[in-house]
This record gives sequence, C-alpha cells and structure tokens, in this order.
Amino acid sequence: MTRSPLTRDEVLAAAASLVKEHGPGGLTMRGLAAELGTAVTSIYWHVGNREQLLDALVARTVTEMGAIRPSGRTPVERIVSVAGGLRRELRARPHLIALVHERGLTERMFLPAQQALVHEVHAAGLRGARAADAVRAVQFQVVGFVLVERNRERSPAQSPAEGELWALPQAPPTAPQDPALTRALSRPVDPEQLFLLSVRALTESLLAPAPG
Amino acid sequence: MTRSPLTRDEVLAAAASLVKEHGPGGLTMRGLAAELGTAVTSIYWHVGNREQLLDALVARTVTEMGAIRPSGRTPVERIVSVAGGLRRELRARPHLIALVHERGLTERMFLPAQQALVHEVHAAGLRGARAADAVRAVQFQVVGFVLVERNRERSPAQSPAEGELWALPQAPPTAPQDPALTRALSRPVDPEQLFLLSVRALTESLLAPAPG
DNA sequence: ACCTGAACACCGTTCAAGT
DNA sequence: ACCTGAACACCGTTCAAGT
Repeated sequence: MTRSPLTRDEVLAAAASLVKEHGPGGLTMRGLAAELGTAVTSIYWHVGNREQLLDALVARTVTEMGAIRPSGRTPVERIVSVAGGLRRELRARPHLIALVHERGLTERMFLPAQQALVHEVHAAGLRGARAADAVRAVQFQVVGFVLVERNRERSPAQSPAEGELWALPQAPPTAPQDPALTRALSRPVDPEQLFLLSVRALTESLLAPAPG
Repeated sequence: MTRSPLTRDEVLAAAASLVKEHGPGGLTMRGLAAELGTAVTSIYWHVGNREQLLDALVARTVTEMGAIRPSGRTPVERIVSVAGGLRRELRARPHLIALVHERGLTERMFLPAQQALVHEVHAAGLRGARAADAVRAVQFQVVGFVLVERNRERSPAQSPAEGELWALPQAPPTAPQDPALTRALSRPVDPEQLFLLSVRALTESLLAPAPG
C-alpha cells in the first residue's frame, strides 16, 4: 500500500502543528519527516531547507492576521481598540508569532493595523509628519508591549522578583516614603490594565493640540 | 610545556568574547574548547553545561549594567534622560542583551533604572498606585522600544517595505488624502527621534494632573 | 581536584540512485 | 516529477579513566 503523494501544504501544516505544540525549537527536519511518514529528504524537495520552511510558515502567519475593525466613539478610544485587537491576535499564536519575531517581520505583520491607525489619526485632525509620527509611536508602543509581555511570560520567576526588591526591609536608597507606592510595586503587573493605561496615555498626548 | 590551569573566569571571558563577535548561535562548546586549547569536557567541569554557561554570562551582563544618572531640570526631562541612558546601554551590547532577552531577564536588568524612575515620578507629585503605574508604563515603553528596534535591525529589508506600501500608485482604501503624511510614512523611521517623541509624549501624559 | 578521549544520540544537508 | 538511504560534518552531553 502506497501513501498519497506528499504535498507542500501537507508539509507546512504538519510543521505548523509541530511549532504550535512544541515551539520553534521543537521543529526538526527529522521529526517532521517521521510525523509525515516520509523520508527526511522528501521535505527538502517540497519546501527547501529548514530556513525556507520557516520562511513559509512565517509568511502564512503574516497573511493570516485579519483586518482590524476599530470600535469606540472618540479617536482615542478607536485607536485603543485597534491596539487591543492587535495584542489579542498576537497573543493567540504565541509560538508562530515568536517565529515571525525571530525573523524580524513583526512590523510587516502590523501593516494592516497601520492603515487603520492612519485613518484614525487623520480623523483626529493630525496631518503630515505629525500624523506619521503619531502612527509610528503607537505602532512601536503596541509591538513593544507585546514583546515585553512575551518576554515576561517566558521567565515567570525573575530573581529577585520585582516585588521582592521593593518589599525589602530597607528599600533602595532613592526610594521615597510612600507605602502605597511600595505596596503597588510589590504586586504583580496586570498586563491588560497596564496596556490600556499606557496606550491611552500615549494616544491622548499625541492627539492633543500642537504645543508650539 | 603545560598550560596554566583553566579557571571559570577564563571560560566565561572566552565565551563572552565569542558571543560578542558571532552572536549566541556562534557559541558552541566545541568551539569554545578549541579557543581555550582544552578538551570540551573540561568546560563542563568548570561551568556546567551550555545552559548554565549562558546563565552565568547573562548574570554577568545584568550586574554590569551601571547605575543611572538622571539629567535635566523638569521631571519629564529627567525621565526622558533615564530612558535614553537605558536605550544607549542596551544598544552597546546587542548580542549579550539578546541573550539576556532570550532568557527573559530584560526586566530584571532594568531594576536600577526602575528605582530612578520611582524617584522622579515621586518628585513630580505622583503617589501610590498611580505612581507605580507611571513607572511601569515608562519601563515597558523603553524595553519594548529597544526590542522593536533590535527586531527591525535584524531584518533591514522588510518585504514590502513600509515605505513601498504607502508609495503605491493607489494607496490602501482607508488612506486619506494627505500627501505630506504619505511622504512621511514613505521615509525610513528615525529611531532616535521617534524614541524621544514617544517617551516624552507618554511621560507628559502620565505626569499630567489627575483627570478624575 | 582537574583534565582527557571515546562514545552516544542527536542535528541539517547533500548526493547519487531509484521509479 | 517525486522519493529513497547512505554519508558527511556538525552538535551537546556522559562516562570511565587518567593524573
């Protein structure tokens, strides 16, 4: 009994599922071949070497990132909603996004969102270079935040934890007398809350009437 | 003629120099042994396996991050100067920082800066949970920005480049009529300028009088 | 206490040979 | 056009043996 001929899509699908389950490091050419019940060398015929295979996976992921639908009444709210949608999409595919990131295409993936941001910033009355700066500032902010978040999740136990440092019997030299502040910094970060607060603060400032 | 006995510090120094030159991927146990003129297995005796070796390198890098000296007159300027100093330090050791990042310790490295930020935010009149939020927002902003920057540098040629998309004969559907904006988005990002603009915008908003 | 070579179980990739 | 096994040059790690 002969198996049906191998296709490029089959290889990509199997590779994607391996990455989703075990991360990029869990994708080996030999393991993939075993999964497909074929010889390692067949994979090379269909998708090229490992580098090209990852490229293909990344390209898939990038195009799969859906369109963005802003919601909310004010420009600030609509921009915050775009940012939140992006964050949600990125966090839904952590391993594949890591691949996209490793290959430096995170921003490429953000182009659809960039168009939405341009629209909103323009609606808020910004023009020209100032509008472009605002769009990029928000874009960097969101991408950066998601990267930091992934960073933190990868190492849940920092040593010493942020909290411990501020909970020391004698706080660091520059620490002012503010028990509520110390307490707040001892608690773990609430990413959702911090994300919304940060994006809103940045956006409000960027959309504010020109200073000079 | 016998060589002087191998020490842990020698191993770490050689490993660090390999990483600085060829990146984390350029550090192999066998290559390191060759560099030191010793057997591979000696390395294991001194620093344990590769994972532990990297841990040690990372720990070194984290402690080497010097103290932060804020400069400027207003709290906003001083916070911006702290952020700029951090960015500079991170960018001076790209490969080692990549290692720190890979191991999820980027934030740990930022603790000294966090103390400086707490001081400045407090001086600006923020207290308690609101002060803590402000510190963390700036911290995430700076770390995130540097990560995005590294991300971009790793892949200088995005496809299509951000500029190309906006330079298309027919711009994306949502694009408003704003030639200056289109032109601005077609130009490459100026990271230094965007960084200062972003941090300043965020900080001003965070330090502004409480809304409600 | 420190160093060694041999060996094991993995990699990605190439190549010549099959059908 | 598609698939194969064998071989090459790498890995990290372990282990028993040396001094």
